[in-house]
Amino acid sequence: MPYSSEHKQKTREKIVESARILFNRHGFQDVTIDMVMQNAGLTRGGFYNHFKSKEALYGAAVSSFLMGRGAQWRADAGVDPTNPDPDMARQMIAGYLSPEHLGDLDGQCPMIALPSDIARANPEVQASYQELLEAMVWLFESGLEGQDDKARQKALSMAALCIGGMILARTLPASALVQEVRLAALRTATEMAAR
Amino acid sequence: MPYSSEHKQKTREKIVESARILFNRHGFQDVTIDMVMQNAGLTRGGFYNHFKSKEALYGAAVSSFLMGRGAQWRADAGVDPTNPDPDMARQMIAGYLSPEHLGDLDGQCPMIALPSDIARANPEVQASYQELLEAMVWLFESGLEGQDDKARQKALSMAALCIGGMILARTLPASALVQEVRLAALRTATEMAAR
DNA sequence: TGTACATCAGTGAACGCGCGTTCACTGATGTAC
DNA sequence: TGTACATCAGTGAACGCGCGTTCACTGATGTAC
Repeated sequence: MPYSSEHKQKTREKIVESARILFNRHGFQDVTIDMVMQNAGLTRGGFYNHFKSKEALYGAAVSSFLMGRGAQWRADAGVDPTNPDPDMARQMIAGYLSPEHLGDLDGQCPMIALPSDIARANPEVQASYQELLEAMVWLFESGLEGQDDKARQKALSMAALCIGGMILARTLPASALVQEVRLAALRTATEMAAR
Repeated sequence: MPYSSEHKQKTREKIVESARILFNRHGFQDVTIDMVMQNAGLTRGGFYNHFKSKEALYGAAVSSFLMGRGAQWRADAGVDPTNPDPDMARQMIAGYLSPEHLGDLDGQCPMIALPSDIARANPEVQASYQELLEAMVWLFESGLEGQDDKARQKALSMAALCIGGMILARTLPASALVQEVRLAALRTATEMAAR
């Protein structure tokens, strides 16, 4: 068989990476197959050697974030389950709600960039989204000691606060309110991680 | 001039109402002019007697929610500014994070239904979004007594928590986690309103 | 009051562009001998 | 080792559908006389 066995795999990864960035910036629908392939240094027709349809790309793109930063979250959460480390959660919050993350249209978390796109996508895409959320919640929960029910409620609320705050900041028109929302969420979430 | 002067206005409102519901359910892009007009009991061609383009509908649809429930929030927030009423905020939170609101695909708040759509829309649409958010924040802030900076941070965080929690619940695939997230946000937000 | 007229909201056929998808072809690369 | 061959990843032109938008027309209704 011509082309080494990993050659196709590599190309596929280039396509997914290209798609992830473009989707983050423009949403699923405004990105054309042509844009994805061109951005990956390929041409339109080859796309269907790798994917059955455009929709099949959505899940792959969300998963690709999951394999990167999402995997890191899970790793951090599992560091030492018997010894909760609130600092881990605090660092993660600081990064997630940082001005850098807010400005990083290409690399941002898809839960911020694509909420309604994913809500309307097929269940496989939503399953990737759920895994990503769970990774975040695990990290938060692992940083909180004790009384299970309360800790779980708190961890889920912290996730909603971080993601919600960033979505608001991203959606508002440019004005002082953008940073005000981001900062309020950052402070409140940090307080919740400490207590 | 034929047709009473309010006749056109009424028709326009029918179109906007039809659009608001369809947008909430399907997002901006998946809704066609034909769907909007048919749902309003009209035919395709007439649309351009009322709007310059499809995009011009987006802002009108978001504003129409603002005129309804958003106006109610603002009215509630202004009831008696010298006498903060945490109960008002608590009721609003209970309604916003209720299972009914979560299931109300047609009537739900556009901040939940359309976050990424609005983030990619033109600044007028985003301005309507900002007004809506401010109405909610005012209501929360008016229910909290005192120390301005902290109250403001708390009100903004409560809004991020409510909206974020509902977006997560809406985006997750069907599973127990949906209600778990909603309930966690509901409890935490209620606690924040009380203290 | 009744009739002719003017206006313009609403109709529905048609246009044309964009984009997802298909397809016949090319050419790079691994394998057989 | 070198050459012919087979495979299949990648190319780019073409197809066709859907949808935003346009346009010539219709007909309901207010106004003028």
